[in-house]
Amino acid sequence: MNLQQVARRAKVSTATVSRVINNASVVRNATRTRVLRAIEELKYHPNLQARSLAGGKSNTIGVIVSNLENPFFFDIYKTIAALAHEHGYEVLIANTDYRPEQLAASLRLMIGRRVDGLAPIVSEMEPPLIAELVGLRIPVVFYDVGTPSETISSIRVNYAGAVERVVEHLYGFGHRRIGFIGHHSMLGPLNERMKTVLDAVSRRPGLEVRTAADEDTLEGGRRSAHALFASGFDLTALVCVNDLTAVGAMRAVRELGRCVPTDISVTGFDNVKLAEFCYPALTTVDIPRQRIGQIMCAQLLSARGTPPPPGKEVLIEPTLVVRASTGPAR
Amino acid sequence: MNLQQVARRAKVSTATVSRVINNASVVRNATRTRVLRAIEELKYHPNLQARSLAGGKSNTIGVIVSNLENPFFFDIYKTIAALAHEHGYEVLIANTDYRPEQLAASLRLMIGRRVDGLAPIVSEMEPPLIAELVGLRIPVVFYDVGTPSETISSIRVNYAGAVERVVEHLYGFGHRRIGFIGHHSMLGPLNERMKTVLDAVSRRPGLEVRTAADEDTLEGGRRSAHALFASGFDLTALVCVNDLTAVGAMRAVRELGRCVPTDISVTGFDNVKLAEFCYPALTTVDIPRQRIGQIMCAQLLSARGTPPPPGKEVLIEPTLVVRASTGPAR
DNA sequence: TTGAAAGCGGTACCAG
DNA sequence: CTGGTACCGCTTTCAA
Repeated sequence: MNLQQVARRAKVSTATVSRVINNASVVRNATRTRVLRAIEELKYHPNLQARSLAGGKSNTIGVIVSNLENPFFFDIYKTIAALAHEHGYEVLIANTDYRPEQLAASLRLMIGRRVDGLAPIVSEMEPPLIAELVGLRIPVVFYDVGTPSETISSIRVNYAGAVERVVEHLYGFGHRRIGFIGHHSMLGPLNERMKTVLDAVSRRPGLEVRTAADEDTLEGGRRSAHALFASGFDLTALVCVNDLTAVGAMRAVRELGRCVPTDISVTGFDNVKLAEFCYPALTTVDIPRQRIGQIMCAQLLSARGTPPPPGKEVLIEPTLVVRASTGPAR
Repeated sequence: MNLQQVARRAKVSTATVSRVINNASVVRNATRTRVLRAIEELKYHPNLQARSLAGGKSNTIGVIVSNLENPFFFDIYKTIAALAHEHGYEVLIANTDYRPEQLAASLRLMIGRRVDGLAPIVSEMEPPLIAELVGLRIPVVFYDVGTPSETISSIRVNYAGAVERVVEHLYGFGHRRIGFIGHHSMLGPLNERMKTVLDAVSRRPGLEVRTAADEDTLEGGRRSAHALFASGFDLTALVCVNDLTAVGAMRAVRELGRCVPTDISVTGFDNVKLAEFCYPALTTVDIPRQRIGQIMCAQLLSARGTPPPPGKEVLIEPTLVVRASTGPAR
């Protein structure tokens, strides 16, 4: 089923069929009807690959995330997808599972598919890959890395500030021994986020911290918490890298017959919907995912004809949300 | 950056570059090296659209789900994606949000992209659309609809049996007034799943049921539960269409100052990971999502060269998993 | 082992 | 308004 066959059946040229499909220029009504009928009868579906090859535009943007299963990433993706559709774009989504090779592969795939814009929202973005993307001629918006240029934008979240507030909150409650739960991609010794925690801790007298890391899943949070408890460190609070791991950690606390927050306080990060629905509801840090998605789209989607806006850097300031999972140290 | 430019730089023909890239046929080593260097220097990325246009194969399969945010769908997708990658396929994922128009659009998109196989895992699949897909020349595997043929497969889950077991479990605990929480796509008066519940209920003397439906989200489950309670129906158990809505319903119960399971028993469906991590842990029905994904892949991915297997129908038998969210009626 | 050239299925410009 | 046709970038015979 291709243009040719439709053209033959409707007794017109392929050019005319193309015009009807894209309702570009004017086609006599009778002709249009004939063509439409032919399309219908042949169950013709335009080959989009051929179309974007010929047209030089794919009308597609690419989104790459570390873990689509984590609502944090999913919510951003969802916002982007909705906005993109409104603007007539399709979106290709890829998942890296925090694996650098997988990220490289996804990047290659997206570039190969000639996406018109790219949003790699991953924590495993390394310098060489960033450099690669800078050379591209398409708009790219990074998350927490990269420096803005003509085609490059960057969204940065003030994690340090947020961690500071979380630690302050706990410190104020009298907690002095805190466990930090991360996930595997943070294992690098110089990890940015891990450092912010250590910094916040070192600034407060008498505060001790111990860390653990596992998968970015409910199960990962649970295992990390168990590891921390098993280490013999008598912690009174658990700071988790995100809400998913925090919910996992809370289960571990229950399994040990302890109680949140009377025995152990637990905090999350992101403020995903689940943070309100778990029990007890989670004290966490809100990161405005919808706004992040919107900003990304604004940088990626050039409203038909308009040249894309120049790259810029946007700073996001997260806010602490106090719920029921934190309280005074025992 | 295209084959031409690489060819020129390496002083060979485009045919040779193509050979190197796909390492098809034999290329002299010196030539190969020159080509590879040119590719490197030019940062050349093959245009995949052109490739599949020329090759007549996209090496891509399409997966369409109703709600990717629901781990039930996500887990199936994840399994399919992993298996597909192992076989050298890419997977395109689309989300319909239970909207028939969106399903139609996604289907068009996938067909337009010339996927080599298609798995529409959606509850809003309507007869006309099914008929459309049957005409396609590619393998399609349906979920809970469709009749097998040469290219069509169908996976069916014995919901009726599962619901029967859930109701029996509750009935045995002495529950006589049950609330059923569905989601919007079940609003059709003749809805299949809704009927299975009503059937199971009608078969037991003295058993009453009241239903409510909202979004397929945590929030939707919560709202449904509140609606049920507000109706004045003095229920002692809530049967939810899936785990996500069940967790939402449990929050509603808490908000009313009632307790699960002492005041109200709650059941879910699917047995997603969250069902073990919520509190109290959810009594639910396990649907083997991984197995479903595997079967789908087996029908969709023809191992290089091998013709795809003929379509068939597979029946899945879910099992009841009893946890802490159900107990004797008060 | 390599090159030339004919498609693959569209789009878009130029004539008519 | 409509048709003819030159690409878009790659794969794949067919010859050399």
